[in-house]
Amino acid sequence: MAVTIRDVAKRANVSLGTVSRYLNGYKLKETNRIRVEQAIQELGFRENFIAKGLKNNRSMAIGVVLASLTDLFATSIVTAAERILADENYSIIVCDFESNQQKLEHKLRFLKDRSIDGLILFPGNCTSSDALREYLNDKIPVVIVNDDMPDINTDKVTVDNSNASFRAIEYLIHQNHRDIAIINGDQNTYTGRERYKGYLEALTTYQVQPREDYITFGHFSNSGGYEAAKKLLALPNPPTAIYTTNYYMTFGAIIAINEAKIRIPDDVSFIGFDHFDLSDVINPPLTIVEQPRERLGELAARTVLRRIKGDYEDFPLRLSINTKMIMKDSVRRLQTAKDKRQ
Amino acid sequence: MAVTIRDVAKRANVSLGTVSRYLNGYKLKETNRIRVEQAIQELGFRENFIAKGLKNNRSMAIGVVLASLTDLFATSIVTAAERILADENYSIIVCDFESNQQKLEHKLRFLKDRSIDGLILFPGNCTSSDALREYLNDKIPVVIVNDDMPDINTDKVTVDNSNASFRAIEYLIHQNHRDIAIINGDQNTYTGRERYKGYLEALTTYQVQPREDYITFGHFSNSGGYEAAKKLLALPNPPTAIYTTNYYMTFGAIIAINEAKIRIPDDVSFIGFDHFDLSDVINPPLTIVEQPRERLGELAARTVLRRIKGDYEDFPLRLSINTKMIMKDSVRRLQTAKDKRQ
DNA sequence: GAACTAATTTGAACCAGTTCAATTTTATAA
DNA sequence: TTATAAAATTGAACTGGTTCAAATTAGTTC
Repeated sequence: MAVTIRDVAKRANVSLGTVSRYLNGYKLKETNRIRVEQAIQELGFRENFIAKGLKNNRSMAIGVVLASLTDLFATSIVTAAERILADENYSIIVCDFESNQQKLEHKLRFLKDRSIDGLILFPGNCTSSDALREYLNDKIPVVIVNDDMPDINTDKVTVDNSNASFRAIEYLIHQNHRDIAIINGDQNTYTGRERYKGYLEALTTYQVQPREDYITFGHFSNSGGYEAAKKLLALPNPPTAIYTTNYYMTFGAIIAINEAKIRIPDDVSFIGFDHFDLSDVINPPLTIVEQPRERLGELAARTVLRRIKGDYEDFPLRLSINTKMIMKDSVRRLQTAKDKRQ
Repeated sequence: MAVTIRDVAKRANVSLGTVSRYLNGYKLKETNRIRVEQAIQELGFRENFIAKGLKNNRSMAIGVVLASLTDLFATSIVTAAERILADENYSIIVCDFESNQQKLEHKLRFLKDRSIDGLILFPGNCTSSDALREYLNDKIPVVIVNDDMPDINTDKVTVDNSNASFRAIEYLIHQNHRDIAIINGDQNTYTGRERYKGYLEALTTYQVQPREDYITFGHFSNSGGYEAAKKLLALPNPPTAIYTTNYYMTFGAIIAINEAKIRIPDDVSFIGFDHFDLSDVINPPLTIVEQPRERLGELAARTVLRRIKGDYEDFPLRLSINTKMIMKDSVRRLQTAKDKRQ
């Protein structure tokens, strides 16, 4: 059996209470401190998180629940969150619910049974959950990432999805584009709806009539973007600009555009979503909406940690971090009649 | 405080030992069974995994350690593994070590302190680890995925990396290609080396002289593939076929090829690696080497579970699952002089 | 219904920590 | 040196399960 705090106490000739106090950062008499440290060293003592958790009713684990472990956006947020959490000695227990409401419930209960101290949730296309309400009842901190869940009253961190679209489209309009197509993702997700909303708002604001054939929908996936782009490019009056609303769709669309031998930005201007390595490396580098994934992950982690510590100031937090437009070379400024006259 | 088995025992008018036996699947007298079940129901009892773990010295958690949470290959394996593990009531604690040896050691200790019952490790470019040896000493099951780690004697599951390359190149040769380029990944990874090895072996077997300018190296990333492909296409004598050794590289290369307005398979034949949605959707659908990611994940999970249960038959397992070539339309059969004569 | 066996049940002790009232030690003042 | 206050230490009791020797109950046979 492993070395316990009792063994350390015996070796150091102090009581187990003293060792416990040492481990929890209380001050000991100098001589005792040294003896305890030495005993720990000599015996190779490591504290047992499970025993600790039993009495403290804490597991030092945070649940992370996401629709898919293969979603780059979510996993890069989780990566950032994990850095912060591990620093504070919290582990993350990850569950994938495969975009399935029932599985979500199951996983939430699964994690609750494991006494997780907090939860970071990416609900994706799930908008409600009974199990989640149990968390709130039991005062287990929950942070929801990039989603709304209107009837769940807890901390939420997102990006300014609709505003991001608005600014992207506004920018295209300022470059004199009017035939602006959007490749939308799933409208049963919060981000899908918001990004679409911003598009419509921008058009309305600048009195551009939305055209149905320029508004496409698909999965938030490579193939979703590819198919949508193909459809747009095949239109009798193809758009002068295409805006994609997700990373995967962006690259699906780029492939379709390249295949069609259509040049960016000469034949079509393009604004993509999310900043990953390929965005810069392809030719021309894409103008994109960059999501602050790292900050989002950090914020989510810091928020759960604060709640765990009992700091409920500013609860419920509703923070939307600004995206940033990165201007590269995929948008062409169109000439207007007026431009030409000059 | 939560409901404990003592509360259940009191309510059901049996001893706590009886409740415990019920929970662990032992047979009770019918009347007692019913009363216990009723009490559990009425009180809403849920067992406490932490308390359970303390006595059993088990955490019901499996550690998953990978270089990056944003690597699609690893995360899709983890997804499959999680399905199996969660079914058996095991949770997975995920740690990302950012391809950093020191962090790897740290994370392995971090997980060990949390008494994980088993470990699934994707070592990536790390070839050795002291902390890992501690696992073996302490008889904590470790399964290594898609890597070698020659001095770590434990279960290993991989795909037939070198053979996969061999067959891909062999196929190209049978289609009369001789100018076959390879886009290699990091040679400090096992997969990187093996896939390169298979390429060389195939050329040697068929007495094709390897050409240095057709052998490129890069990161296992979109940009790695993109840059390498650009270089290849810019050669004075570009290859007639390109073989990429990883999913990200495949799509980086495809983008470069499309940008260069080079047609697949007319101008260049192409074999990619790994089967994801885009492989089929682009035009033409790519001939690729498909890795059995799902089976790999399941096998890894099943193997840890077996070891945890004490089944050490066939230890250490060294299993290499076969990849499969999926023939689509990205490879053209070249005409030989002989073909033409006929 | 006594004697015996088999099947169940009981509950104290245990897992490795934390906690806190009681005790001991140390420091300070008179 | 002693009295007193402050600081540090002690260890039994506790967390919520499991385990197993001992006790009880049920079932069988004569």
